[in-house]
Amino acid sequence: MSESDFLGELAWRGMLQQHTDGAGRMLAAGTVSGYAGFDPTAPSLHVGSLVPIMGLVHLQRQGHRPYALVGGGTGMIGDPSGKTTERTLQSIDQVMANAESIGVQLSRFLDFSGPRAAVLRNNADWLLGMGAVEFMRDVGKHLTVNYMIAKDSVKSRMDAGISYTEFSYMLLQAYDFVALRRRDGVTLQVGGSDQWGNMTAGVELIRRMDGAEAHAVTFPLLTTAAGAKFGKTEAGAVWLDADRTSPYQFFQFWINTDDRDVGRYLRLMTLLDREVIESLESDVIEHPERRGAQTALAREITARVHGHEAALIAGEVSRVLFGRGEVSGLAPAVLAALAKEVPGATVSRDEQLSLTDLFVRAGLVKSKGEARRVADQGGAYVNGERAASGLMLSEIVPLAGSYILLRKGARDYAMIQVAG
RNA sequence: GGUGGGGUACCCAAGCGGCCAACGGGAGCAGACUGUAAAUCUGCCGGCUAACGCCUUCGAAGGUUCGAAUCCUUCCCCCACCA
Repeated sequence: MSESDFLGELAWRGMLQQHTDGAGRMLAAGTVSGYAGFDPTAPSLHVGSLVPIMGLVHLQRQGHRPYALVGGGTGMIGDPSGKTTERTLQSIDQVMANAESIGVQLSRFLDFSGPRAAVLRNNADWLLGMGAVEFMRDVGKHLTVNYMIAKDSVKSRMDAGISYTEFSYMLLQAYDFVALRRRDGVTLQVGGSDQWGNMTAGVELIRRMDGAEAHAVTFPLLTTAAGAKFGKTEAGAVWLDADRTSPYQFFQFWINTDDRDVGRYLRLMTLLDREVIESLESDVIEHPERRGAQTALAREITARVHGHEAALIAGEVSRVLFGRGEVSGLAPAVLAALAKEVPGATVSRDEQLSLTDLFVRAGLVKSKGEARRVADQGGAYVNGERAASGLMLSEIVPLAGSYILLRKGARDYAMIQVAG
């Protein structure tokens, strides 16, 4: 058998873009240590990093040892790949802080126990201490400028200009591979297909410096059927950090996946079995209105990123906000999560407030006139029940003792918290 | 600097002494339909009021008039053409 289980798994998931010759042979021959690198350009990873993360997860599940490399050193330089202009340098403190928190995030995906325990590395450990002369003699001597300018990441910048700093980035990343092989025996690098040039430079450098064999495997870059950039919403990037993108918003991002994309995302970003995914895919075709595949996708990924408890709550909040959920009897934890997602206001129990006042207080409408209009048109809801404009605060029974969920129209919510 | 045209509600755009809170379109909101899609249909769309009605608004400030977005004066700002 020449095809390894790892590559086979990637292949049916549509996760295999290209790989160096012999990668399959090496993977089939025994336990391999492989790594993926992550840029500390922000204090959190976003959903765009999920594919390489899942690449490492599959690697570990198929009997190999995953290394997650945070680019604390390379982050000081900036990867020119896919960039049309020179990047601004980040401060050392910032890069280090980012590397730290990204490392924490990565550690949630991989198993750090057992014989093939995952390992976290930071290339600042070997790059920051390296001298310029040492670098040029030991590393730079092995690759020609001709080789480097032939790479797409450099070539595409030849017109607009590229600084020597970013030009050298490839060498640093290539050297990472060398360093990881020397200290940890890592012989495989995985990453997005935009990294192919840098990765093969590493393979080449290992061959020249150490005369050893190493391989590279790339994943396809994510696209959306609608042509939008993956991982972006009107609110900006979708982060893995709960403080930047709440579990509910994260859940919603996946729920809103286009029918045309959902099957691919299930393959790329969940560990669901092939049969399960295929049945979800046929469900999308036969019963698109059920949104079963989207729900499964959202549950799986949210649970993996934020934990099962948070995923359940996010699912509940989503169900309530989009009209299919019974409001009475919601758990306080769900109500609290809900309150964080919608605008709100606090009122005192004994205030003489009508429904129109509450809608104005909550910011759902601009004036009492508008509130009245909405209510008269049947668009005002209190705790899930259609309500008239004359309804008084004292007549409303708060949920869990203190929450009043207001809704205007189909999906505009606000939460009133009753104090006193 | 000269001449001509114009500034109307979120945007476009009618109105040119009372019937104007101001035609129409777009956007927005609500209802129906629907898959947390798209389209379609209906209603609403300055503020306060349960309502009669009251208040604020048509570049700004004054004025004429019983009454002004509409007429007059001054000012501010845009656009076009000519210097």
